[in-house]
Amino acid sequence: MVHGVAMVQTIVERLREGLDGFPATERRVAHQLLAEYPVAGLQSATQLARAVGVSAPTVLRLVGRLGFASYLDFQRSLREELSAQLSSPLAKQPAPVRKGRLGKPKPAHAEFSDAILRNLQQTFASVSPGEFDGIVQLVSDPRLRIHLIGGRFTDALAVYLSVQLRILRPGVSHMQEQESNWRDQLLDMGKRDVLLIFDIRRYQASLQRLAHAAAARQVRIVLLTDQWLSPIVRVATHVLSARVAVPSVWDSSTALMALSEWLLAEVSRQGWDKSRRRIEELEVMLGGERPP
Amino acid sequence: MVHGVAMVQTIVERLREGLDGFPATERRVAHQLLAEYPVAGLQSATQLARAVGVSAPTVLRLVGRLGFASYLDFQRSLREELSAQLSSPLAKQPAPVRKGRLGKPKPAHAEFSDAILRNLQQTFASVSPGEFDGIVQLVSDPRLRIHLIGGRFTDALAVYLSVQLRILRPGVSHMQEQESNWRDQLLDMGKRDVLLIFDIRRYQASLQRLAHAAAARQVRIVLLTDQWLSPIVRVATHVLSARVAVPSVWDSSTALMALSEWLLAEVSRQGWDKSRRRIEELEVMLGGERPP
DNA sequence: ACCTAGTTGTAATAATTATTACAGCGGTGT
DNA sequence: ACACCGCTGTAATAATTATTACAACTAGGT
Repeated sequence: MVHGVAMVQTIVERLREGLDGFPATERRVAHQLLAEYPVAGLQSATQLARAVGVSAPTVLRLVGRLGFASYLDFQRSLREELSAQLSSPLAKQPAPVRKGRLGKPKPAHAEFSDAILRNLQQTFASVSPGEFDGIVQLVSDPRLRIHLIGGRFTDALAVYLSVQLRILRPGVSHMQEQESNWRDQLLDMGKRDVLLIFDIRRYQASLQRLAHAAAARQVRIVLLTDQWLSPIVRVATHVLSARVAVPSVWDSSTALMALSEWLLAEVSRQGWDKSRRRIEELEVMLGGERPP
Repeated sequence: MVHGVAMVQTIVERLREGLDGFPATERRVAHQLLAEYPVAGLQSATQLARAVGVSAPTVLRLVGRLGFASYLDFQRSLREELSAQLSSPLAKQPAPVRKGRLGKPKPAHAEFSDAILRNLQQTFASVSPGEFDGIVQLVSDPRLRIHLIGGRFTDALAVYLSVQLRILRPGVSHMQEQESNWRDQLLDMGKRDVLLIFDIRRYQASLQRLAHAAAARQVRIVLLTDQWLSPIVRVATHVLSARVAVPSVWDSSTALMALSEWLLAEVSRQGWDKSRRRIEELEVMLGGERPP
């Protein structure tokens, strides 16, 4: 869901469609609107009228005919369309050329963001559709229980994913990082359980122990790791790898998060009717806090 | 445009460049202008002011500072830029209507990753170096205490950031999401505290309450939000906004995570010698698990 | 502690704009 | 030829908006 606006028809469409039916003068306005779209409609009605050589009321009558309650209504719709259109293609922002400004610590800017972008690109490019689909199926299956856990840093991702997954489906739990804590949870696990593990360098031995123990119990293991692959691959049934290298003290988990969100998007698409009902119930329960 | 208007500098450039020099309130307006560019500037000054929570004259003072003779002048320039930008690269049609649902679930692939990539690109492009630097300074200052918190989903980010920040410097704490829990923490907070909040749609009222309470105690507030800006901007001393829209049930926090990691990278660069010693000590303490 | 410069909101004013009512105009059909 | 209907501009009104002046407040500097 991008914008909540239920737009039955775009303004251009309405203009094109009605063109022949419009009276002559109003048609001149419509033409200008189309020719100089959308800028022409963003100025005041008076200015627009003057530009085309008609009276202001003519402009207003046209927008009324298009189905708008007022000129301001019309402009608001125009802006919304524009904003939707601009956010889709990345044409915008003529790439702020960054030049040396008396030796500031500036170069880091491009350096870091470039690395992140490259990572994401390569990560997405390297995902095998089949592998990904398999994971989506697994995670979408309501008969299975999903357990999530991550390493020192990546456990935040496990939390992030579990919080949202829990809304989409039942049987989702986040495992405690403490080794002593998951011992008992492990006892109850079997064929109908899925363990989703985040593990990037430096790979944690405790996670590996967990993975092995789970594998021994027939638990299916989904591994999200870095490009060098955690040793857990050996017992994993599904693996997704992400690029993590950036100019920083630590590796970046951004690409992993992107994969997680993609997974969420697909899972929710998969069982949409079921998820939807769950979401609605939750909304009601929570009393849905709304922005002012 | 046919007008002989010599445009020495694009409006985005002027906004970016000046950002650091602007007074706090005007900077909020500038932020909105950049985040929702160019649509934000196409509404009336009064509406824009209301949207950001400042007075109309503040908006006008900003455009005056940017070198425009009047608000209408400013809008005219905006429209001209927009028209130039729209006419050159793509005469693209309104919206790529996606049909054919019987086929494979493949189109989603490019769709999702493209959106994520675009978001990151735009997010990084829209960060003002000065603003970012200010946050780095704040978070690097060892005399201050840093408290982090996030919303329903984004709290995982707060955790992620805090876990790593805690390694770099002392005085880092993650606040509990429960409102009752942070009440007492708030009592001890004052001028020497920094509250870093993640808040994206749908903005949580509880976070807003926290922010206001903290602001009343002179706590400096760093806000990481989406392009539509959480209402917390009004009490925030520093703001970073990220693009979050993706074709999914929920918004994406990936760009926010990228910003967080960038922040971490810079903070560690900043006080490298201090951080380094801390890291080494920790490594020893933990007995550093190593890959095989 | 005082002064100064700079920032911000409030309130009043001025300008612009949208909107409405009305009257003229031209074509069409009877 | 007449009446009717839809189109159009003019002029008046209402609403909104930009703009200005002013006063309260803040922070920095001496």
